[in-house]
Amino acid sequence: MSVEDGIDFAIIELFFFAYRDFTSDPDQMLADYGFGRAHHRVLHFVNRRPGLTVAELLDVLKITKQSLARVLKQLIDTDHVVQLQGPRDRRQRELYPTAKGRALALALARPQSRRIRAALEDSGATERTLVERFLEAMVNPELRAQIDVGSAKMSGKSHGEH
Amino acid sequence: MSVEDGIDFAIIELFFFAYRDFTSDPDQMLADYGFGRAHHRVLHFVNRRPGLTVAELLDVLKITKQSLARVLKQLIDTDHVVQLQGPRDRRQRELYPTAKGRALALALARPQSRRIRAALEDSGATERTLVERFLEAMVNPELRAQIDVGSAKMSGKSHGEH
DNA sequence: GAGATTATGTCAGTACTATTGACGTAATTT
DNA sequence: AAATTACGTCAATAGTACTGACATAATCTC
Repeated sequence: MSVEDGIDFAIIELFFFAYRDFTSDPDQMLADYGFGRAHHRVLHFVNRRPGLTVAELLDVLKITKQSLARVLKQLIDTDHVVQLQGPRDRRQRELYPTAKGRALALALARPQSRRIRAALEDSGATERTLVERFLEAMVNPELRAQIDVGSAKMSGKSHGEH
Repeated sequence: MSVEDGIDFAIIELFFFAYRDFTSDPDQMLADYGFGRAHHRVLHFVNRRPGLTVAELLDVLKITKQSLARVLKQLIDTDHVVQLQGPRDRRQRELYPTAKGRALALALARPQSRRIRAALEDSGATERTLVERFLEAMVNPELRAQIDVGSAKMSGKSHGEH
């Protein structure tokens, strides 16, 4: 059962290898832009949830605002992300990807998506759902609400260029 | 199908959340020792493959020897790992966990294993195998040989105290 | 309206993990 | 004897993260 001392070393190790390789393709591409994995994460979530505020982004990423600052500033300076004053609350900054930002987010996601497709290649919808359910169950329960499982909720925002 | 632009954003995002939370429990415990995630990885593989050489460890972790040096030195200084001169080739250093090292490796793996068990709780052997196969398929093909899938191969080495 | 709170930004210092490049030593191979 | 290998170490740098402190503008509360 690949278990010693009652510990599931097999999946623990597989998870490490799988995640490392999963992030390796975008990591290499990011180097060309002078970006790192942190930029990828920010860009990913801004692209996925256009119009989210800085506070919301911090809550999703679970990092401090000081950590976000550098990365977000670089993404703004390089015209990948724009900030708009919040319509309801003018203290807030809503974050949107630019066309350039969306293109990069897509380019970074492409090899990851390809890898997933290859890993599921002989699998049907059942297997796919099972993997999704497993991954979701690995997330801390109190955070599962943050996850978009189905098609992305575009939050009814404009989604256009800014 | 939770796919936009042909990109599997759902699993990409789930994988990020899942891995982050998966590593969070040992990360917290490691802080008590003044250790980081790098120490966990080294200790894990030394524990899993007792007697592996420094070069083999570098090859598994895919880091440079300079990166390994600090971490390994600390694990040796704190009596979690010992080095033995290679029996065949005296230039080599075989790495073994001490009892203390094995205890820590086990303690760090416990919450991770618990999380996996919980995630698979209503699943049978089929689902487990499927998740294992998915994770393995996510790993770069040329590296799959390094992975111990079944019960750990203890490499025929003593496995005792050193 | 005054004061408290909130959202965001920024400065300073520190820690951890990783890198490249260079050099040294002992052991093995050719 | 010379080249190569396994390992260790020194130095400099980068990327991501942290805590703590302070500033500003906007909103909320009394």
